[in-house]
Order: sequence, then structure tokens, then C-alpha cells
Amino acid sequence: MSLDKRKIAILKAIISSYIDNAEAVGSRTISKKYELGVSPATIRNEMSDLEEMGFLIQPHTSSGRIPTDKAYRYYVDDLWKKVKKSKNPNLDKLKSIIEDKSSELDSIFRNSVRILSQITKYTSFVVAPQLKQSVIQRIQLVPVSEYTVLLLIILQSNIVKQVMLRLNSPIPSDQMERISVSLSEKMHGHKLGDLEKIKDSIIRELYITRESNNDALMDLLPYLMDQMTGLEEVNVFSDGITNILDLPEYNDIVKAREFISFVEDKHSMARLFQNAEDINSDLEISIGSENKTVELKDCSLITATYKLNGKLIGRIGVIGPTRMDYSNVIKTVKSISEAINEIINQNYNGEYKE
Amino acid sequence: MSLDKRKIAILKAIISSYIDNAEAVGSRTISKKYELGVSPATIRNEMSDLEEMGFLIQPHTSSGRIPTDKAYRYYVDDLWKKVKKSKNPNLDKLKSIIEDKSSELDSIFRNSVRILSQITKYTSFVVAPQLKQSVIQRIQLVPVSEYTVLLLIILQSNIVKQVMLRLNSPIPSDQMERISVSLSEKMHGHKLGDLEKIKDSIIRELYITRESNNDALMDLLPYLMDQMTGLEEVNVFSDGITNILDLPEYNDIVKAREFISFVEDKHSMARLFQNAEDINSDLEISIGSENKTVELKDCSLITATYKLNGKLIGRIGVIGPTRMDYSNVIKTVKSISEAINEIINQNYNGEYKE
DNA sequence: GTTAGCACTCTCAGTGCTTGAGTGCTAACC
DNA sequence: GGTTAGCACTCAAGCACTGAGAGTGCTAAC
Repeated sequence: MSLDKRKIAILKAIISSYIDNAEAVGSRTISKKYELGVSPATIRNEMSDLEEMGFLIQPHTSSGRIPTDKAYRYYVDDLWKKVKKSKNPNLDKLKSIIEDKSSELDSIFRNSVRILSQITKYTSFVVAPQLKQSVIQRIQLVPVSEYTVLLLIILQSNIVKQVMLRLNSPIPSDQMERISVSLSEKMHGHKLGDLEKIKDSIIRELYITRESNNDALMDLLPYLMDQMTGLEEVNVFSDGITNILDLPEYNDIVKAREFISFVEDKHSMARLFQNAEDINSDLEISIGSENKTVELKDCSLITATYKLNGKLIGRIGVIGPTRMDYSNVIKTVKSISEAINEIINQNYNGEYKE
Repeated sequence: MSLDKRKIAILKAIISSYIDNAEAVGSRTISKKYELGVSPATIRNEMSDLEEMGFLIQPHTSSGRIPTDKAYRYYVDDLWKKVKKSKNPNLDKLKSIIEDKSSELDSIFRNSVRILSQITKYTSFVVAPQLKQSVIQRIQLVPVSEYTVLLLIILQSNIVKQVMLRLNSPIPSDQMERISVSLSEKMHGHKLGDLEKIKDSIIRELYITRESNNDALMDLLPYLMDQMTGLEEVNVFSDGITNILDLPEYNDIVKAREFISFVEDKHSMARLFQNAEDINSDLEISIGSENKTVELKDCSLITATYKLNGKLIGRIGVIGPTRMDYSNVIKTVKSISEAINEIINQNYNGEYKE
């Protein structure tokens, strides 16, 4: 038994209908709504075949049929061929919305997820830069008050991380710059994630050099290093969580609660993309049981990467039911990730020109 | 008809029982669970009186009774007398949890709402500093790369706001400091919220002075001022939103959705505390219909202020059903707000000592 | 190979009945 | 006069039952 043209047409019709209505699709519905030129009885025969082939299941004997994950996979692969090369006509408009007011990374991400969930009507999220891989450019201390100093870690990607330090004793203002320079020298070129490892050796080196005369620095150092190594938190933004409450599949409070808990938990979201190997492709679609996480076995995940300097640093995407409007979501995720990529590579990666 | 001792005992018993079970309370239940020494029939008579006085209502003729907002108000006022002066034995423990790892404001707030919702099992939130009232201490530009500069706005409260600026042309490094000083001179002492108003006059003044020779500054200025005035966003953190899905009153998806949408919307949350006059008291309890917002007419809100320099800058609190565990929530909100106040006044307001 | 017809299945919404929790009222009690 | 037992009454909630409707699979005819 093979997937001939008519079977494909019927399968697509069933998937479309189910995506629209979330109701099991019967043969009569198909023959009425989609002009296939055959009677319900014929469609019934084909549907029976499709079920045997694993593309459809029947919730109960006398009901219509619903697509399986395998069917969605087929549908999406087919769709992808068409969308793959399509140009994005609204790129500039999207960019200006995303970059509205501020080109701060956080603001870019927040705007992106907002617009993504507005367009798709599903839940969207960004797993923001895992800065562990980022290389330190230099360190700058900025005095704030007598007993507080702002520590800026300027990364080579032009991202700036900040930590507020509390001092036990004031640092003379003439030493502030010297300390910044010393720290920069020691840390320049190291990855943020490696700080933990090289912490002790940096402290040792500074002890040996003339810097050990610098009391203020030596006092501050262990505390400062501690604060810096505690920076690797993953940032997750999400939006449109309530959108799923409009979907009939989440009429069940228990299911809704599970979903929301999962999405709201940064750690579970971050874990989705922990194994960097799996997520190399720019656009990744994971349908139902293809998800490794049990909690998402009824969901589909469409995510895209964003890169800086060609290096993958995070993912943006949409979570929805397996019955999602793949066509729209794929296009939207693709467009928005393209927009983000252009924005951050303009702003954080060298010669920006108006 | 007056609230004699027995009526009060019965009323409290009914409220307790309803807080625990969310089920209309009958006379038999009261006489069995709470030892009042009278028969159900007597309790029935008293309940009938309490209903007439507006403390109870009956959802339908043959059901038990549930407390009205008026009853909760009485209950809470009574409770407050006892809690008011109580000391908080866990203050130091709370402080260390809240200040875990970082004393960054954002991190303090995030930790606070997390622990607040964990303890209370309701939804908690912080409406973070409205910086409009904050006074600018000085301005500092920090070079990040050839075409990017980080603008730091250091406020007198030791809070630092940052904006990333993109340059059309590089600023010579010897001018960077001079620009910082000029800007600081002009803006020192002004409120962040007033920038919009004084923007033009600052630009004019700088034109008149020798600074107008400083091309880099004059190029940058309008863009910089625009970015600074766009900073007044309100920050809202929340946690434990899913907790409400465990409550029977939110078994209804529509109600749950309304609630979550409201809490997730920063603007609606911020609006709760817009009228500064209303919220002077350190601990504010707003029950059901006492809330001005229609969306919260079935909710109670328990919030506390946090202050810097004696000046109110934000609120932290809990939203839950009117049937909430007031005793626990009031104590917890009180403790946590005390902890926050101590932390931020140590860190952001002068002489910190270990 | 396609289709009309028919028997069959299963869900869903509506109906009526029963049960139980709770009330209000009355009359008796202390 | 306050308290209580007793009783009739009310209403929601759960349960069984029913009929309608949507859908299928099979068979026989086209």
C-alpha cells in the first residue's frame, strides 16, 4: 500500500480540518468541504488505509479520525519544502517593531516573544544567551557611591554584564582605574564559563605581581570573583501563555496547569536545548512524541536559532498543540529569527552604520 | 441586633471553615467541628441573624452559608490587631534567602516573589521602582566597542540604569570622559521623570557653552536624550501564577484565564498602585469589592511597601481569592517586605558594613 | 474501482429520579 | 426567654436512561 496522490490529498484535507476545528474528521466532512471528486464511501476506504499505514487514528469506533504525529511529520516535511526558500517581505517592519525604542538585548527578546505570540496565537519563548561561551573583552569598575561599585564585564560580543559590588572599605578613586586595568589584563580572552576554573590562578598571579600591594584590590578580589562566577544564569522569556487556555485541548485544568508550570519554569525550558548537538539546524520542528520531554508529548515545538559571529547563542520559538497551524508558525518563527539575527549582528558585532 | 461574643465566635468559625474548604458551611458542621456548646438549631438562629447583618449569604435556600466581603473585613481587622506588633523571628533567614548570590535589585525581587508564593501558595508580585521620582547623581559613558557605548545613569539611590547606544561615528577616547562630565553637570539633581521636560533646555545650554565645539557630543545628544527618556518603564515581577489553578474557584477556565491575563499584564498590575495617595500605609489589605479594579472583585490583595530613604518606591504583595488564608499571608507579606526593606536600605543607601 | 444503502456503534445532551445536606418554623423544655 | 428537638421543605448533585446524530464498515450494485 502506498501513499498515492489521492491519499495524500485526503490526508492533507484531514489535517487541515483538524487543525482548524480540533474535532475528529469524518468522511462526509471531507467530501463536502474539500472538492476531491469522490464520494464519502471512497474516502472512507482511503481513510481506513491511512489508518493502517499509521497516519490516522480513531478515538472510538464511531467517530471520525484524527492525524497522528507521523501524519503531522509528513505534512510539515512537505510544507517545509515550500517555505524553506521563501523570502520574508516584512523583514524591515519586523525589525523596527522588535527594536522599538531600545536595542538592549532583553528588550529585543521581550518584543520578539510578544509579537511572536500575537501573530501565532500560541505560547512563545526565547532561551537567551548562554554566556558561558562568551569571551571577556575587558573589565571596568564604575564607582557608584562610597561603598558600592558597579562591575562591568564587557564581552567580545559587545554584550555587557553587570554586577553590583558592596565594599567593606572605600576604594580610592585613583586606584579604581588601575584595578580595572589589572583585572582586564588577567581576564581578557577567557570565556565567562571558565572563570570558575581559572579563578584561583588569577588570584595567585595577582598576588605575585606588584598588584599585591594594592590593598583595595586584594580585599575585593575573592568576593568579586565569586560574584562573577555566579553569573551564568539562563534567561528565559515567554509570552502568550494564556493563549493555550483558548484551545479546546486545554479545557482540562490539570493539563493547562501542567503546561503553564512547564513553560514558566526556566530550568525546564532551558533543559530543552541543553544538548547543543541536537539543535544545530537553524529551524527545528519537533512534533509530539518526537519531543524528548514527557511533558511535551502532546505539543509541537518550532524553534529557530540566533547567532552572533556565526556562533549559536540561543533559541526562539513557539510551543503549541501538535494540532498547530504549522504553516503560519513556521513562517513567523523564521521571519522573526531572521530579524533578530540581523539586529543583534548589527548592534553587537561591529561596525554599525545608520 | 449586635455582634455579641457568640455571634463573633460563630462568624469566625464559619470563616475558618470556608477558608479551608471553599464549601458553604452548615450549622451542623459548625457545631461538630468547633466546640461552641450549643446545638445546630441555635447556631442556625444566629446564622440567620448574621445574614441579616450582612456578614453571610446563602448561595441558595437549602445550602449552608458563606462569608461576605464585610465578614472578611471584620475578620481581618480583628486579626490585624494581633499581628500588627508581632516580631518576625525569621528575618535573618529570609534576608539571606532573598539576597542569595546577588544583591542586584532584580534578583532581590525575583527571589522575594518566588519565596512569597511558595510560602503562601498564592500568586505573588512586585511592582518595582517607578524611577520617575529618582534623582540623577551622575552620568557615565563606558566605551564598549568602536561604535557602541554604554550609558550609565547613576541615581542618588545607588540604582544604576543602563542604555546601550549605537554611534554613527566613533567617539575619540579622550573625549569620552569629558562628555560624561558635561552630561553629569547638566543632569545632576534632576529627576529621571523630568528629563522629557528639560531635554530641550539641556540641549540648548550645551550649545551655548564651549561644549558646542565637541562634535561627538553634539552628534550624540538628541539620540541620547531620546533613549534616556524612554526608560520609565514599570517593572513587574510575579510568581506562582499557576497556584490559583489549584483553587476550586478557578476550576472554570474562563475565570482562570481572566485572572492570569490580568496578572501577566504589567500595565494592569502597575495601574493598581498608580494613585500614590491611596497606598501610603505600609501594609494594605483590599478585600473583594474593596478593589477598584473589576477584574479583582473576587480577589483579595495584600501588599506592603518598600522604601528607600523613607521614600515609597514600590510594592510587593499577594493576590488570592477573598477566601484566602489571611493570617498566614499577612504575616508572610509583612516579614518579606521587612526583609526587602532592610536589604535595599543596606545596599543602596549608604554605609554598608559587613 | 466507485458508490449507495444499511446496520451498527458510540458520544453527547437532555430528562427524570433519588439522595443528602441544609434550612426555617414550631412546639416543648429548662 | 433562650435553647433545642423534630419535621416539612428546598435545592444541588449524581445517576440511569433515552434519543438524536455523527460516523463507520460491509455488501451489493453500478
